[in-house]
Parts: sequence; C-alpha cells; structure tokens
Amino acid sequence: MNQEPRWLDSSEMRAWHPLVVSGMHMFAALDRDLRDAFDITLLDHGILLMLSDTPAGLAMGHLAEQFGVEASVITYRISRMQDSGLVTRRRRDGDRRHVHAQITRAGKKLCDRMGPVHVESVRRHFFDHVPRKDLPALADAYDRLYRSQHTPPGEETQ
Amino acid sequence: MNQEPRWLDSSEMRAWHPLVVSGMHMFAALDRDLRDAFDITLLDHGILLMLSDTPAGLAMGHLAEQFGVEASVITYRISRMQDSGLVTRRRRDGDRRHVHAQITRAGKKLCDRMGPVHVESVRRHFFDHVPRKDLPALADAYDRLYRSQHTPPGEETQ
DNA sequence: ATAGAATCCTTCGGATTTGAAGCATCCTGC
DNA sequence: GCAGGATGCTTCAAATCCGAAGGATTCTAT
Repeated sequence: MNQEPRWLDSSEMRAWHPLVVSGMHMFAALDRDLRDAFDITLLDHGILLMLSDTPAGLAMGHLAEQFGVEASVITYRISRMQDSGLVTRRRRDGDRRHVHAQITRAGKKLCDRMGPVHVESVRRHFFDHVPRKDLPALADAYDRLYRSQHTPPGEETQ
Repeated sequence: MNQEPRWLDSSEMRAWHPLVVSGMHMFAALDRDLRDAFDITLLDHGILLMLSDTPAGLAMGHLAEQFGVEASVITYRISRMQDSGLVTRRRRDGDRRHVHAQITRAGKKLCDRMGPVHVESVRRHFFDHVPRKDLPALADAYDRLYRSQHTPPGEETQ
C-alpha cells in the first residue's frame, strides 16, 4: 500500500492538460448553445437522444449510469421534462422497482429540431479544429473508454 | 443562409457518441474522487493547478475563459477558496478593474497533497483504458482544440 | 414462509451554476 | 477635459446538482 504514485510521463502529460481543460471548455460551449437555442441542457439533450433510440424506454438508473450523474439528478430531470411533455414515466411488468422513462412524440419532435443546430455546434466546438487523420485514434480510444465505463466488472469479453 | 446542416459522416459519428457520453462520465468520476478525498471540486482543482503555475496570480476573467464558465462562477469559487485560505484576491497596479487570484502557501500545500490521488484517479478513469498508440493523436487533436479555444479570433499564426 | 439485506427510485436540504443587472474603472472621440 | 461606451468584476434570484435519508420492491438464506 501507499506506493509511489504512477505519475504521468511526458507523453501522457502532453495529452492530459489540453484534454481536461478544453474538454471542460467544449462541454460548456455545447451546453450554452443548446440553452440559447432551445432552453435545454446538454444532459437533457443526451437523455432525449438516448431515449429516441430506445422507444421502449430506459430505466432511470440506466440513464444515471450512462452519464455518470446521481440517480436523483435523473429523477429531477425526467420530472422537468415530463412537465414539458417531452417524456413519460412508465412501470413495465416485471421488477416493479424500475421506472422507465419513455420519449413522447413531442420529445422526438424536439430532437429533430435540435439535430441540425446541435451538429453545427459540435462542428464549431470540436470537429472543425480536429484533423481528420486523428479521428480513427479518437474513436478507438473513446470506444474503449466507453466500454470500460459501461461494462460491469468481471464481464469483459474482449 | 439556412443550408442543409453539415451532418456527421460515419467516421465522425463513430468518434462522437462515445466521446460525449464517456467524456461526461469521466469528468463526473474525476469530480467525485476529488470530492470524496478532499471535498473539492474538479473546477476548483483546475483553478488551483493553474494558479500554482502562475505565482503572480491570474485575472478572474482569464480563469473564466480558460474553463468556459461564467465570470460569476469564478467570483463565487474564488470567494469560497478564499474563505478556506487557499487563495487571495489582489489588485495589481495598472488596470484597476482587474482582480487577480493568487494561490497561498496552504493552497500549494493542498495541491501537493491532491497530486498523487488525482493522478491515480486520472489513470483509473482514463489512461488505463486508452492504448498508448492513440496518445499522439489525442495530444495533437486536443492541442489544436485548446489553441482554437484560447486564441483570440484573427490572431491565428501559422 | 419470512426476516434481513440489497436494489431502485424519490425526497429533501445544502452547495453550485447560470444569466441578468449593477457598479467601478478604463478607453474613445470630440 | 468629458460624455458615452466598453470592459472587468460582483451581486442576486432562479435553476440545477449532489449526497444522505427514506420508501417500496425484490432477493437470499434459513
């Protein structure tokens, strides 16, 4: 225990500082653009997008785990979006502890309206500044990161 | 005006979805680890780190721009960290509108204590899951992104 | 069967973030 | 000089997020 920490080497350091700073910057910018145009949060946008891919609905806990926020945040966000008519709550048969959030027709409609604006935002704050040649490595790296986050430990197939 | 939006092609799409979702997830995890261990926010940690590299202090607005948050957030955070004795406010000679935040000895000390814990967190939530071969591309991409964010428009050299 | 633990969601108080409004200081053109 | 605008920071109300506590449902071991 209490070993010498595994400090970053120069190669990692060179990647890390810009990644964390410009990452925070980028997420803030995407959030601001969505707020300005649609009065909606980047988190809400992500939730809606995920729900629009899953018409059967998703459990609250699953959404919380996806984005790494507390369960109470999802409860709150789904309630607000329910007030706006974008999603509904539903208890499916089976485990009655689960509550599934489901997108409504209005929610889908909003998603469609947000698409073009958001994709422009994504370009302006990310892709326009990143050379194409780096994309495969980015996709590879984040794909692995994604799987590591969303794979229950001890279930890595690979 | 009002052209067809520049949708993401398949290569971009494959990079984007994991990037945004696991990015949010990762930042949340880093934040949680720092809160658990030091009762401090990822943003505060970033501010302290940046101030520890600049003993002369930095203007509030400069910090806000770095992380892409509202100026009022910096005012609030610096006030709280001032209450904890981690930073001080100082008006330098010259433009008396500027207020410079400056790290204290206690702030530096906390930075030193956080270092080993945070670097482990960074490894666990990022580098441990990203192959080394992708690092150069990541560094390149985020370096360009960083410069695009922190370069006043019309001042791009090269 | 049933008690106790585990899981899933919600509620609630406190802390943080946002965005608009306000104050002080600096710059510009006259 | 000096009025008007621009810039930098702060203040304030409202929205959001966190984390602990609570309620309901399911699982596990006897």
